[in-house]
Amino acid sequence: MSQEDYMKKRVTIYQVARESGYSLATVSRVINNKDNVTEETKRKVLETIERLGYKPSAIAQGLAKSFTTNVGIVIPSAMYSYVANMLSGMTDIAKIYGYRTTLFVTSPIQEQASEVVERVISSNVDGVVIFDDQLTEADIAKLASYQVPVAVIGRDLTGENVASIPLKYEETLRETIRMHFERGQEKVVFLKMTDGNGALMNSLVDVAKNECEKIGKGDLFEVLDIQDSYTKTYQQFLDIFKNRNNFGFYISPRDSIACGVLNAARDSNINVPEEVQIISIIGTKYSQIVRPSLTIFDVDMYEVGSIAMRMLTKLLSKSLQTRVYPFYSSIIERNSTRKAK
Amino acid sequence: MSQEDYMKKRVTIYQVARESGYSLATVSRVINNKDNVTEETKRKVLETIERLGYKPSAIAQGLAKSFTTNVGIVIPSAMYSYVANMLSGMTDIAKIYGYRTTLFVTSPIQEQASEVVERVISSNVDGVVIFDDQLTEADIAKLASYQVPVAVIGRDLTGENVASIPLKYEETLRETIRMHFERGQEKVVFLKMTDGNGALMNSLVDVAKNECEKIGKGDLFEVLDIQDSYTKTYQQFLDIFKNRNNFGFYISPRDSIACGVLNAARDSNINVPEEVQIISIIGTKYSQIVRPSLTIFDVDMYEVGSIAMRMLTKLLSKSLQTRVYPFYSSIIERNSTRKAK
DNA sequence: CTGTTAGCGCTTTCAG
DNA sequence: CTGAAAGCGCTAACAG
Repeated sequence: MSQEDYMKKRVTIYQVARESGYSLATVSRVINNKDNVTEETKRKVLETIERLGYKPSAIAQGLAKSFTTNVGIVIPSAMYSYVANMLSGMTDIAKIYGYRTTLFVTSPIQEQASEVVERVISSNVDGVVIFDDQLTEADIAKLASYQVPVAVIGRDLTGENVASIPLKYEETLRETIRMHFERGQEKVVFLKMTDGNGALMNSLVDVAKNECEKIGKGDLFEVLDIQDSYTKTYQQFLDIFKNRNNFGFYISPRDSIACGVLNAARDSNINVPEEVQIISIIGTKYSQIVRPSLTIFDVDMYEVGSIAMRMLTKLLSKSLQTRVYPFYSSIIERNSTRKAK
Repeated sequence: MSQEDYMKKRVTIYQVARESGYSLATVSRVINNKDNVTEETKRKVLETIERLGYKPSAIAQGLAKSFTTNVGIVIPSAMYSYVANMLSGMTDIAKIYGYRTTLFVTSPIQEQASEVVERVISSNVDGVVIFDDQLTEADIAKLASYQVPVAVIGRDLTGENVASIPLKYEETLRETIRMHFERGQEKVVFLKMTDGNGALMNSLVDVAKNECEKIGKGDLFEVLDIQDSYTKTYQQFLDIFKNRNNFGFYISPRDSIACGVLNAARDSNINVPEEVQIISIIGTKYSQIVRPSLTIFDVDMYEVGSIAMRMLTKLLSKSLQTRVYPFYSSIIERNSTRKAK
């Protein structure tokens, strides 16, 4: 860059206009790549833009155009690795479509979580993709009512300005339970996080319970409260396994948690999968790395994130066809569960 | 919310002014909590704001005030778990200070990575924290020259508008190597990622090499190219360990990579740490979960992220005292390395 | 093809 | 304590 590098104030379109000898409008046209400008003019303007080191102010553009090429992303504050994967998917796609991404992080406390809606609304994003179980449907409706198009992950929702990507674990979960009882009779224990892990997991607890009852194994179903931490779960299970009992089929919401169980079993000399079996609903790299490797319900979170963002961009350009795009999980059988005979 | 929920256009300050019977200026004052407003007036204005569901436009505010309460965060596209931790640290602090966060993700390709600078400049963020080895010092200087305050992680830099958080692994690395050769004579192998993992790791390779040479073990130092992937590293090492040779002391840039080596060793029936030792420079939860647990250089990335963001906010409020805040790594000895006698 | 002129929604002197 | 009016930097008719 030129000597303007040490300028004290950012150069505006006015100065470019003055220096280049053209009008505001013309400069604006070349900035926006309108075609009604002579090559010659364009060249000259571009040259002085370069010379002055001018960069358009997105904020002024936003105000004038009434859109910002800015999309919001709402995620929970705890950045689990699957959230990170999803985030990658979203940002990658956003970048491709030329959107900046504003990250809104919700608080773990329900009441405070809803505040994010206010922040999103006044942030002037063109749209938002939401992955956050804490938010209520009313929150989402509110966004939509403020003309903020929304893509929601993990729910089945529709409406003007709303697209959704439901995550379907139910069927896989039911099948898993059925298959378990075909092979064995150990109790099924659903690990449930005490701090509101939100709607999705809670509904899954019910699904599991109902399925057990349906096949007459209601008495073999348990819910166990755990903390949202690998270390704490590990300690807890060290204790649980101390007397080499409490064997069963454990269902964990996340693989990092499942790793706690797995390692506790191992360190208590308990054989996985012969004595204890574990499956995790959400699986990330942890599930591959840990030994024995972990059976998981497979949903590619990167993919989910990128689809969500893509749907949002379509929503923004009014070209979205299907407004609901469910992801069905499949099961990836690894070594923490017993194989079928 | 009221019946305005289904309004088709966002309400502006004008309407609030009209409806409340006050002027723009007064409404603006109450929005901004200026004290020169009667309680009475304030109450009334607030009431109509509530009634109309008015939310100020951050973008218009930004234009008028010439700052946006928006900070940028620049991170590499591959969201490793330590990046995710850092990101959490940054967003948590940003939120506390009332900043929105715009996420800029750099491309893995060097030339394209620098483009992020342009995007940041025209995005009108008030400042930016950068964690990206791809960016050059010139890139950072450019940001600073455009009056964008910068906090850089992982480098030792200063300047007007610049703060930095160098990550000091050198000394720990030297010490590790020294201690290794006091206990054994196996070769030291530095795992180096082929795709530019950037300046930091490259400089660490040199540090390791120099240290080995310094203590007369230059011939026992090797660099091994690896790919940036757990699975690929695992495969590669399965091959390397096939004949139960190539024992040594491996230094990995990241724990997910180290897990590849660890699992390959284990699955090749090689004893860790007796036959092969592994240490990782960056450590996350993987290092705790994997068995044997992994010795790492400890730097709390969440902490790094939050300090960086805090420094940026201080920079923005012109109240930053110390502009360089180095983080020194310490070693967390676990079971992938042999203990001292 | 280019220039003039209103805004976009809000803040901020400056008067009163 | 409150209001009028001039911008913030840029875009978008509307003329020419």
